[in-house]
Amino acid sequence: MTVSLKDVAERAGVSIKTVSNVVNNYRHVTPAMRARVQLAIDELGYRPNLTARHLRKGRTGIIALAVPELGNPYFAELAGSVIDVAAEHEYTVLLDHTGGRREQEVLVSQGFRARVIDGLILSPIELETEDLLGRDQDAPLVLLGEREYDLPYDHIAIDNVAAARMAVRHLLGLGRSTIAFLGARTDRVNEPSHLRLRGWRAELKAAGLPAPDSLIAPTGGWDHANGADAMNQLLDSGVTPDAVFAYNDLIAIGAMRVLSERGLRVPEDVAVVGFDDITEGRYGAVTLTTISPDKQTIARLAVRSVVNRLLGTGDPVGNGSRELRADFRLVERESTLGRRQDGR
Amino acid sequence: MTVSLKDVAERAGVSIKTVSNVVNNYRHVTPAMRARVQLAIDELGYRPNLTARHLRKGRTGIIALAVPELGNPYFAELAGSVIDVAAEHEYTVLLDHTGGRREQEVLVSQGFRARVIDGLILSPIELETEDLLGRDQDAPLVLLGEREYDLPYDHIAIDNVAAARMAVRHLLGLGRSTIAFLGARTDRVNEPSHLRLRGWRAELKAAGLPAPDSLIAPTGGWDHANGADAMNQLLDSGVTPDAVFAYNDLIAIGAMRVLSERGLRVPEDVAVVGFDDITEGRYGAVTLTTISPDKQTIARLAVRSVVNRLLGTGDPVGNGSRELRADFRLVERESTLGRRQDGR
DNA sequence: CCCAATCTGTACAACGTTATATACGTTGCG
DNA sequence: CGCAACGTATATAACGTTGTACAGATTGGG
Repeated sequence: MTVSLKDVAERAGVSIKTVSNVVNNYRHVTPAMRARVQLAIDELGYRPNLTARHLRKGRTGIIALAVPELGNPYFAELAGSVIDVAAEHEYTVLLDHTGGRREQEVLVSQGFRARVIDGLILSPIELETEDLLGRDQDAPLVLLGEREYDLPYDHIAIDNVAAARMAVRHLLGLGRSTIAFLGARTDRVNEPSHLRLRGWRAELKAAGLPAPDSLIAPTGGWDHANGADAMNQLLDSGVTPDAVFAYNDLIAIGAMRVLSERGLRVPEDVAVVGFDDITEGRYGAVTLTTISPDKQTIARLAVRSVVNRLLGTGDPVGNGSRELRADFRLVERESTLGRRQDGR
Repeated sequence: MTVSLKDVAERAGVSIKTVSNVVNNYRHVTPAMRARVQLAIDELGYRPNLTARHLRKGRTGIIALAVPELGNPYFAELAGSVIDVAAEHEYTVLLDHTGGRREQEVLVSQGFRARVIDGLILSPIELETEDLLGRDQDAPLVLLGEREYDLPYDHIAIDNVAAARMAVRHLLGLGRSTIAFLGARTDRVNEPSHLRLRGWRAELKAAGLPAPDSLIAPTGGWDHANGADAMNQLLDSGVTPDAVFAYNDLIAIGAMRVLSERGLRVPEDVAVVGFDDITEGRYGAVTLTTISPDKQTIARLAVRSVVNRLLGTGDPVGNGSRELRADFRLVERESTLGRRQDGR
């Protein structure tokens, strides 16, 4: 059924290696020979067996991308970009999701979920430094996202503190002074590196405003429902902020829904800023002001980092870690500016 | 660096095959021998080379899932389910997206984008029957979604006509009579099998109502922006429906945004029904009534179909195609019922 | 106590590919 | 013209694993 180099070689009356040379565009093949072999290849419909090739070459041409949750459009959109960029480098992407659970993240980092990969791009949530210390995989690893590790792996992210500060500054500039933070993590013992929260604190402090814990609403997760819950809890606690900065867009949108249900207008009563710039935020009844990370660049840097380490190029240090920064910008929409009068 | 069966065998002082037997839980191995080999395995940290195993066994343990666009939450959520179900069967999922472009879909179906796979689950948009006739791949293929093909491949979908009829019936039951359809395809020469449009026509006819083309708004794609464009065009053409049935939720949400911009209230002036039941629809200012396909079942049926064909079981016919149906239901929310008074 | 049946472990070949070493022409140059 | 240098194709050996065939050890039944 499946046709191999051997079959093509027999048909063309040449050796196996010659066919291999033609397939791989090896330099020293006469045009006549190339044509003859190519004919046999076409006639038989030969297609190389990548498994065998990869066994021989020691590479599979597959890199894995592990994100917390595909249901979050930010990660789905990012995954799409990674797939496209990887394709440019002739790599295929194997996509996995961890649910943001530490156990799954460890399994993925150790290569247990997908063991046929050349490299790995991981966006961790709960993973700890110690989980990676014992990593014995030779496949290069690149880390994505907000968490900080002191480890010899490349890390790609935007400047989360600066981005958060920009978001809060925007709200301050609109005259808001009671700015809540939605989406702190509470399920961890040791305070995680929570850069966006840090940025919120720093900017409030710089403005001479208090940043009391009563303005911080923790969430158990990072989707609409968590944002709605957090908003309800905050309002139920008696606090009525005049602005909300959310950990991500889903939380922000969930919060906006609750605000609407409870008769509060956005942005007149409460202005809202999110984080991620997912498409969804551009089409609500009130479009969402948000921090827009450059996903294209993140995807590009991540894939390049893995590919370069695989090729052994572009990395003079050889083993050191690098902090690679992608750009971001603040996209101002109706949830802080209000709807324009022309309605369009 | 990487440790193979040979290394373990040398360390344990046994043959390679014996180590292989231990790794594979072969029956006839004495406990003593098993322990001895296992010790060597643990000491060296041996992990099987899956590439070699797959070459030998002729399978890779990877199935591909190709969807039009990961940015569409419906496909992202579906992909998440497929990954989980595949993991239960010890398969890993390689995710690809086609952009809904015929060319890409053909490449994927021929296995050119990812050539290391045992099977393929494809959700086509533009793919034609003839594109699959010449398929010479031995990897089993399963088709997902609305399109209909007369080909020896399993096809998994909900009953799109019945679902569309249920959606339209719901609107009729609310007293609406001018029901537009948003999201017809226009970019194809021969009228595609457009089951949801067919259901819309059928239900209107059954109610004795006209279904003029003026109520059908074509779109170039299937996301928010296309929905917004279509809604604008429809309204600009002078038609003001009292209800809209959209091809999917993204189109519906894009349309709702435009309705709001143009001062039309949902559902008082225009009721809206979508299709897919993506999470986004549950958290807008007006939550979206929609057809909810059973994604879990779709994922389960798709993976099972591929796996069964790979195992050569559960398929008495051997080569025949089957139509596998998943359930759906209508989820009634504010875009048709209005917001409840209590606000929660 | 012997022979057959079973259990346990091994040697070897194969999966399809590419790398290495080599053979055989052909050319170029002094 | 002779020899080096090069261009072209081939044979052989791997990559790491599992299946097949078999040899030696152990067991059981008569």
